Amino acid sequence: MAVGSIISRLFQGRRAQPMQEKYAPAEIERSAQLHWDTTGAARAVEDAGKPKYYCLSMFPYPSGKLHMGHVRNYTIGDVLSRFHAMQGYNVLQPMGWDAFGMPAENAALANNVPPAAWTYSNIDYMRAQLKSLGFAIDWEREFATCTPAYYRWEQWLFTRLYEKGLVYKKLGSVNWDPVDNTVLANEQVIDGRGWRSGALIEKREIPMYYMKITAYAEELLSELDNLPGWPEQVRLMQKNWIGKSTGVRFAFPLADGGDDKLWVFTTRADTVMGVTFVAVAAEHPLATRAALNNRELADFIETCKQGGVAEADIATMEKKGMATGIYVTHPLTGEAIEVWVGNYVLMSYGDGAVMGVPAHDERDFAFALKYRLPIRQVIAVAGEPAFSDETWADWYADKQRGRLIHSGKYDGLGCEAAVDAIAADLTARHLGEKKTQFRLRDWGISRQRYWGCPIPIIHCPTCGDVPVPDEQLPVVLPESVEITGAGSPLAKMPEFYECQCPRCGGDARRETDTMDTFFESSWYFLRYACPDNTAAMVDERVAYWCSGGIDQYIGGIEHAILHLLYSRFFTKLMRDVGLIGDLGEPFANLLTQGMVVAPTFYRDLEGEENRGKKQWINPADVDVVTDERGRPTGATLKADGLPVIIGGSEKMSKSKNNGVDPQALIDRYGADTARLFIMFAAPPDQSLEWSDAGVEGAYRFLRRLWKTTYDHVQAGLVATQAVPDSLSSAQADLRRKLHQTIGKVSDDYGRRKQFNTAIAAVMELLNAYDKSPLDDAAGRALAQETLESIALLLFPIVPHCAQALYAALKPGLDAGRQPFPKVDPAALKQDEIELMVQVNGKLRGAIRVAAEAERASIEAAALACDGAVKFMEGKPLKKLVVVPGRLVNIVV
RNA sequence: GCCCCGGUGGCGGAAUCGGUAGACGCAGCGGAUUCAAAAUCCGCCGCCGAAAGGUGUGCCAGUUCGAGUCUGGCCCGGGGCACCA
Repeated sequence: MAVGSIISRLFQGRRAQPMQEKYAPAEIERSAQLHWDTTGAARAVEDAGKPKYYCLSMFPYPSGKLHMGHVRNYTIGDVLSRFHAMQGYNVLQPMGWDAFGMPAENAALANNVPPAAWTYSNIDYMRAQLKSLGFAIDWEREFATCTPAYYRWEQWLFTRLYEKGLVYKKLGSVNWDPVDNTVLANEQVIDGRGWRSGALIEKREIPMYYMKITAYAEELLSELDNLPGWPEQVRLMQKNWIGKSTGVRFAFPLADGGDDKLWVFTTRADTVMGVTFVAVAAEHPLATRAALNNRELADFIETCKQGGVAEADIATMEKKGMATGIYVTHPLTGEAIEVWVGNYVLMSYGDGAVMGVPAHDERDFAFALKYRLPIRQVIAVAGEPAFSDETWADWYADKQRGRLIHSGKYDGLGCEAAVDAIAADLTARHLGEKKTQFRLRDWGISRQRYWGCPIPIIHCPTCGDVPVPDEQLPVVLPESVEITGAGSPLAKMPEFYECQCPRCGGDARRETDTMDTFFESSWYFLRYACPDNTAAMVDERVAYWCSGGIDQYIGGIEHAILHLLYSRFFTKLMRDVGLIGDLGEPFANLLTQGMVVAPTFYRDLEGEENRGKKQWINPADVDVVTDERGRPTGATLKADGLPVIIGGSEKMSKSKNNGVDPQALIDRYGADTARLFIMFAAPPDQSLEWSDAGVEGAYRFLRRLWKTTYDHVQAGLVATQAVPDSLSSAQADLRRKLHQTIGKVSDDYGRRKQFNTAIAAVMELLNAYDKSPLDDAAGRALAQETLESIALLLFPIVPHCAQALYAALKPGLDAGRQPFPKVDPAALKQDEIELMVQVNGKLRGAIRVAAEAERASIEAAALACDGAVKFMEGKPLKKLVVVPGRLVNIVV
């Protein structure tokens, strides 16, 4: 006898007890989870005989405990996994830990716990929480990215890419805290100051390793068109991020002779004749050269380095500049053009220099007004008011209607023709050419932090940078370490960095920077296919689970650009290194879930030193006061009964003290209620408003469903199928509703991935069931059919409860192993349908007609109905619109 | 600042292809049951109006027989901006 069969008999024996009258979630959930564990229900085994369904949720950072966003994310994944398993797919739903990252170092600073110990204990706690939610996860594939068994393979890949030139070293800007002598993350820079020291932050250039993602820019862009399963908005965001633009890269020769040239890129070469200045970044070689004997300019360049490196800060700061005294020659007119240093020009974009055309670029216009630089109009649009060099008008940048003026031989040309003509002339003078440029920059992966994957490079005074040879991998991160918040801990550990050069054997120094933690999350989804392989990064099982892409990926919208782009990049890199075949895109279907938000409450703190500061109060400690219609009129603190201020809904966070701990919810109501409410409260891609009252409603529904099923079971199970012909008209209505609901729920789970409407449909069905006469034999059979179907329809969302309900209705059977209910087309037949009647687009009545009624008879019935007669007021008929199955619109 | 998304009753939301706006749930109100309460069950529930009816999907225009849905402009809220993950 097969093991599965023995277990199922044991299960049957254990389940033979009578159904409990009351819904008891704790007991039901314990028993169902034990059953799934012992039967290996969630184990995923490669099986060429079944279509595979790889359902992946973004793995969590082990921050301590689960938050509502996790519950939401993993419930969506579990619903899709369980639904597809019932549809006959071979499902893989894995889970792991994105375990490297800054919070572990912050915790070490705050609580004096080593990052490794903190991380592993968080993982243990969160794993237990995930298990208590009953997710059908194959736990045998679990891994944490902070273990050498995982990160050794990214070190290995790094050395391969280094040898291929896909990893290289160059200078990059970081936030430097001059007091703590350390590099800060963007989030650690608050209003231009270090979060701990309060020191003014400055930009500093340090050597870093870069991944050549720009070499894949074209492919990453064009492949977006092959992702019909992605939300349009995410594809658009990625497209804009990659930012392909065609333009002209050209040079201004330096006026003081020599062969030196200043290169710029522009998408508006039609305006080159309007250039009145050129601006370079503070780090540009020309700026450095000019500052050598210009004290004032040197000081200005220093001030440009104040503040952080985040693009949002740079884009919103005041635009400032200073002349360098250096002149370049206009490549077409020969005119002398002054070079300025601008704090808004970034060295990391293109050539670190931009041409200034104040008449036709809004930013240049403001800059020229501020520094009284010449403004030369070279584009005019017929019909627009005269050009003014006092105030900006959007038509100055109009590409479609503009014609060139004051541009010599180019006068009269449109934008496109002018770009072509000017590019051709620049090319003829060997001073430029048409070029495609990307906004996307190479990915800097060096981090001056401890809790990350060590970069496997050895710096040798004679051999230079040498990748760590395979036999010396992994470079293990020491787990016993002191975190001080000042400087990189690894750089203070000679036992880590002192080493021998693998090439010459001489004394050398190991790289002490670690990798960006996006590195781990860029390939973890491939490793789930073969987590036990100790001899290779990936193996042939990737081809089984990942061919055609991962079938469903689910995660927060906040990852729409970086994580998803890096993962797409890695899949192509690993293909080109020969590790995997051509999988195409890694994620065939993407669902981006919205955030979980909750109301906020606060009191203003008293005292001069606390001016403007707020004391945030947890929603659990507040009573909301409402008027007789339920409108909130105020709120009071439970502890003292005095008022607090209502602050509106915001993303659950520690800083606003508005987090709701899912554990309290699970402890009180059970996992199924938590899952049901979180899926019912909002569509998955929209933000979700937390509400305790709504949870109560979800719990009430499960209790009611339980009681309804219990009553039916008490009255005796029915083995026979409902016979359509023997049903009364009211019973036929219920059966139609049942099969409409089956169709609706299947479509919601499968195509629409919208679960709130699926739950609402089942609630409607249960309401209809309660109102239907089901006491005769035909009704009893229909009741059995309906309740069995409801248990299976809800199984993906509330699997513990549905498992128990189904077992009570079909003793010995396992809900999760049943096929998903199918629509019986015979049940959907309807003889008569209702059509709405409008007069001039306004609803005025309704008519009932035969389902197959001819247009002529529908028209006659509509014109004859009371509402139509009344509102037509005898006016002549102008037009008659009949929308089949919907409505009739009478236009008079 | 730039890119993307959203805005519908007291609240969360539904309306899937331009065709009955407010399904389903929460809150509220009225009733039944109960010694009482909890739980449960029944009914009402956008706004104005006695009713007839009018009006209503952030605001202003437009397209259409018909607009929550499409177009243009604006206001407000949220996500991302390359070292939070």
